[in-house]
Amino acid sequence: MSQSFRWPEILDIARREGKVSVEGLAAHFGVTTQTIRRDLSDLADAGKLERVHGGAILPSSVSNIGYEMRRGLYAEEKARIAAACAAQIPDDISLFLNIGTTTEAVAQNLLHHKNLLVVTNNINVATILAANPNCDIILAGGQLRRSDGGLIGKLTSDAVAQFKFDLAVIGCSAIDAEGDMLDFDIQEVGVSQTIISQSRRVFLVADRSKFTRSAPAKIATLSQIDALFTDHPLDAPLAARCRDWGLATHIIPPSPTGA
Amino acid sequence: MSQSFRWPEILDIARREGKVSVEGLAAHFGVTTQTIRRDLSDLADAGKLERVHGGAILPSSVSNIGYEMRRGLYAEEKARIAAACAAQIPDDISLFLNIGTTTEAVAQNLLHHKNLLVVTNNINVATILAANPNCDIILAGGQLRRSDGGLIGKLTSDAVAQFKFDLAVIGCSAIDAEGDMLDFDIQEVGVSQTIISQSRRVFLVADRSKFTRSAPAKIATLSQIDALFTDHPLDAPLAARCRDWGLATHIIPPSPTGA
DNA sequence: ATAATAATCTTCAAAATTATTCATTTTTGA
DNA sequence: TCAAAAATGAATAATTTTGAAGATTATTAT
Repeated sequence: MSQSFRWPEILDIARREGKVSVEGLAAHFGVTTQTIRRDLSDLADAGKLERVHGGAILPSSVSNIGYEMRRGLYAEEKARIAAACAAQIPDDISLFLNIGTTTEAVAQNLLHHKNLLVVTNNINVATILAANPNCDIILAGGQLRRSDGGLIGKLTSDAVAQFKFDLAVIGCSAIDAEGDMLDFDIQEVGVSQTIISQSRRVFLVADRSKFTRSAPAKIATLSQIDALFTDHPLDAPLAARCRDWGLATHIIPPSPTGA
Repeated sequence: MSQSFRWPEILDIARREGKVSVEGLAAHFGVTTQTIRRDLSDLADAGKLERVHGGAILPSSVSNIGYEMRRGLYAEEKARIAAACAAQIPDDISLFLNIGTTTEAVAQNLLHHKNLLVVTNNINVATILAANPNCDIILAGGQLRRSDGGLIGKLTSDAVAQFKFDLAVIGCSAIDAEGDMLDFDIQEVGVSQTIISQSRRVFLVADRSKFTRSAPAKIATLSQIDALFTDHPLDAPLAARCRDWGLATHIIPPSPTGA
């Protein structure tokens, strides 16, 4: 069982980036793709990585498998929604991003924005945006929710209450037919309500699945929101309500050739 | 077994770079590759290194401590200090861990503790301890410092001030001959002082390099600390002061074969 | 669906690294 | 000083790693 020089560094990169590509590693180490492929199969045999076409990813660990799976659901829709939402976010503002896989995708699309003051209660958003040197990042404190890296509770609400945001981008667990935004966790609801009250404008990002689910706790109604970004047209009654409320609804359909 | 004068330097380079090459070491010491190969075989037999084609890397046990941490010097010393410190931390307490690679190593050693309430201003500590299902994690909010994932500023101090800790484990950038703990960032100093004032007991973890460096801002004196964990005996005058202060100093020397 | 493209697997020769052996030099202890 | 022991360097053979070419498989586009 022989190891290679490259193994530790490959694992380093994989843990940092979440994934590695055969081409990228070959360029990085100055060897051919064959050699990298051999390394990756060895590491995969050793259980350190999981092989995929074109590279490798971190093996799915038991602790965060639920979240990673959820992150994969409607991944393409989320990416489109996030890109459209980020395009509406100007430079030079104070911005809040809350918990949710879609808001994380928005953060990913803000890496080239300039002079942002970003406040978040999502530990993943903070680590994603750390790669953007042109923004200040403030993490609202609070109790860590392992399942998704969210920070919740009174400490979080108190921290959020100390700010006033030009814009907040929020997600929610469900939206019902009356146009109420719902969530599972009562503590997260409190934080979301504080966010809305402290923000001059609020964007809601929600993929289509949110409209067919339900959750017990009410955050707010869509009338309190300025713009909605989703991937599927709303039912006629709800769409009418939104028009009455003056809500700007951005429908970003999935890829035209989609199944 | 007789050890060559090259061994310590080879290990030093290995810890700094994460790896050593036969060719590089041969050029560095002005000996043939054969001689270096013999050195590396001996070091591998002693378990200090792991042999690979063309050189050697740190053994996986050390490199597994934490991928980012390995970049720093004295990784092995930090791991030992952290293990000794964690052994003194009981279950069922409220605990603060602040910024620093050594405190991150302590977090790594707390993964099997039970029923802890851990508060931290270190984003890495939070993600490390998220793997321990038997503890609550609270992240103190604040401005994110990209260089090390630390959270600092007024928001952090305010959050810390809302707690009372059974124990705090802290690090610092430097300790001078008078026994003053020093740091580079004035904002971090404010947080550290709040931590000390809110804690019933305080442990300081500091590898030997901290005693030969300096920094501009004073956090506190060692007299305010309950226990010090380090890897090298203190100079006689400082050791005497610590005795007078009743400070418990735990010296954890590196492995016998290393020094 | 099918074709086109990209990635992977297989095999083999070339290159690099290593182990082994032995002669030479250096160190050590009487 | 000498002789024994250890370390080093050099030469060879054995092993491992690497890159390249072609066949195979997976992915993407039409």
